[in-house]
Amino acid sequence: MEKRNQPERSEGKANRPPAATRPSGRMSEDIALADASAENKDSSARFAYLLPMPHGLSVIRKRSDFLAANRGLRNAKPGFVLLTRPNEGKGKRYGITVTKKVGNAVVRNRIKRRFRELLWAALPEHGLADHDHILIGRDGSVERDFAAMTQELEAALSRASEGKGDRARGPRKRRSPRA
RNA sequence: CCAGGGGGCCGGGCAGCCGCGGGUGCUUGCAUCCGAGGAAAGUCCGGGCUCCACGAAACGAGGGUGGCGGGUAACGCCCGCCGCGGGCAACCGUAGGGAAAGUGCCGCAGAGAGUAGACCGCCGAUGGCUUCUUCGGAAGAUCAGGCAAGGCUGAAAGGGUGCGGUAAGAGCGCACCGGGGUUCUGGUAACAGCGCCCGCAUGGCAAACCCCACCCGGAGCAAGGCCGAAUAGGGGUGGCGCGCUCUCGCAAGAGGGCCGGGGUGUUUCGCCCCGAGUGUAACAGCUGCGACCGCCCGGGUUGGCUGCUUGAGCCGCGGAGCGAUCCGCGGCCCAGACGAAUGGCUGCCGCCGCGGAUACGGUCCGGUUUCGGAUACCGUCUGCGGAGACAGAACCCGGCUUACAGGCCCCCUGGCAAU
RNA sequence: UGGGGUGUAGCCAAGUGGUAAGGCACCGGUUUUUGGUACCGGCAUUCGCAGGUUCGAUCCCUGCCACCCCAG
Repeated sequence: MEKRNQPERSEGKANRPPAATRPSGRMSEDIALADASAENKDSSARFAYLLPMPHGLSVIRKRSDFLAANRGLRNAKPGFVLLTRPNEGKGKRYGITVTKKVGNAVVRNRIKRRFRELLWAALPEHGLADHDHILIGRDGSVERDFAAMTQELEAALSRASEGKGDRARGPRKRRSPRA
């Protein structure tokens, strides 16, 4: 079974990249660059959710961004499918999609946790700058060995950085076959 | 020991490295504390909370509940008891009000299915018929007629069994059982018991319509509240403005040009609309419209904060009660996320299976304070392999239902054996 | 979160208290030289699952399961 450990904060924080500053709610100075139009502090607080996370990453939250990533590069591996797409200077962002088809809530949440662990480890070093990265869970995502998936993710990222991908899937087919 | 019944509980533990969400503290990047479940699930009931409606109402519609008593904030839940059914028993199941308020249904089969009926059958005492006659009557058939015991059909045939009775029969009479009514007794009650009365035609279905009693206003934390930049737009109000000119005409008015504003449209070119009405001698006043200016108000995109976790709370002790539960005292703080926090890696122990070692403990045999022997069945040690369920808080509680590897504890019943 | 609907043969489906229509498909046969057509016959016992009510349940009631749709 999994071990539930108390984290050792003192060492953990020492290993953190120095550039990663933690967002603490009301800090307005850090995010001034994120939203140039917001001069005063009251308004800037409303955009705190756009702050980068400790790894220099941020999370994709809008459905339209997920749909847009479908038109980017697609790299399928046994444990996941990786979508990558440039996002016009919004930094390295990631998102996770696991559909109900894969399993119940326990399985889906577990897949999301393992994917986050993978992304936090891989993206700061191998991630594509100013790209959205989306991992899609599939049937093998729970049982797949973690070390194997780590290598697969790095391989998929390097392929994506070379501009290569698997056959694009295109938009989902609707009834009207208009182009 | 075997078989079975009921209830309760756990549902991995410890540790290391790298990480995640939240609270608190300050020295703002550290410290410290906390961080999923018994079902968090299904969303089937009941509440809290918030807003809306309202007359703290009644009636109706619609829906729900349905033995009695109790518990509770409330319930369709729980506890106790009663009736009925099942089981040798422990115990289990039970939507369990009303069928002489009404309507409806009871297919097929069958004579007959709800105001019973007469196919086979039984009888034919009585009246008639035939034969015989010792003239008293007897026998026979069954025309009239009587009967519903037996057969048959069915889930169900209008109380059952037995005896008497009769021509044959029948609650026709009797006994017991069943049913209905009722006095009394016990019980808060459902109901139970005893006695008495009634020979007792009047089925089933209300999870068919329905009747009766009781309960229910609606919506849901995406409820609701606060904040909210610039630009654009909405409403109110005050100020300001509602034009110049030419032609025709007494005037009202009509037309053209210019100016301003708005709309349309492919830039130009163009097209459309507006630039007031009433009133007065003229102003004023009143009504209306409009660009602009001032002030005020409200809505709102993206979003932030709040609601948001201290609660019908948990633990312990004592008390009341058969129990559900309640009361008192003491202690504790125990998730608050929002594309959504528990993950990645590793070690040891524990669980299951197989194999090996050991006579140390249990077990068995002999002798009997201490001992000797047998045995790998159990323990012990050890190696390898395996299993590790169901399942993830989303405003919060009380229930119900459903899912669940493996394991633990308590009580009870029946049987066998021994004492 | 709230509301609604469906589940009957391989497929589409009717039936709504009395043992389950019909069509397509499939199988067998006849007709035809063969194929098609046509004709005849066959093809549902868990009517999604489990209980209950009833003499009797696809139908009524309760609880589950799966799928679909709508609103925010």
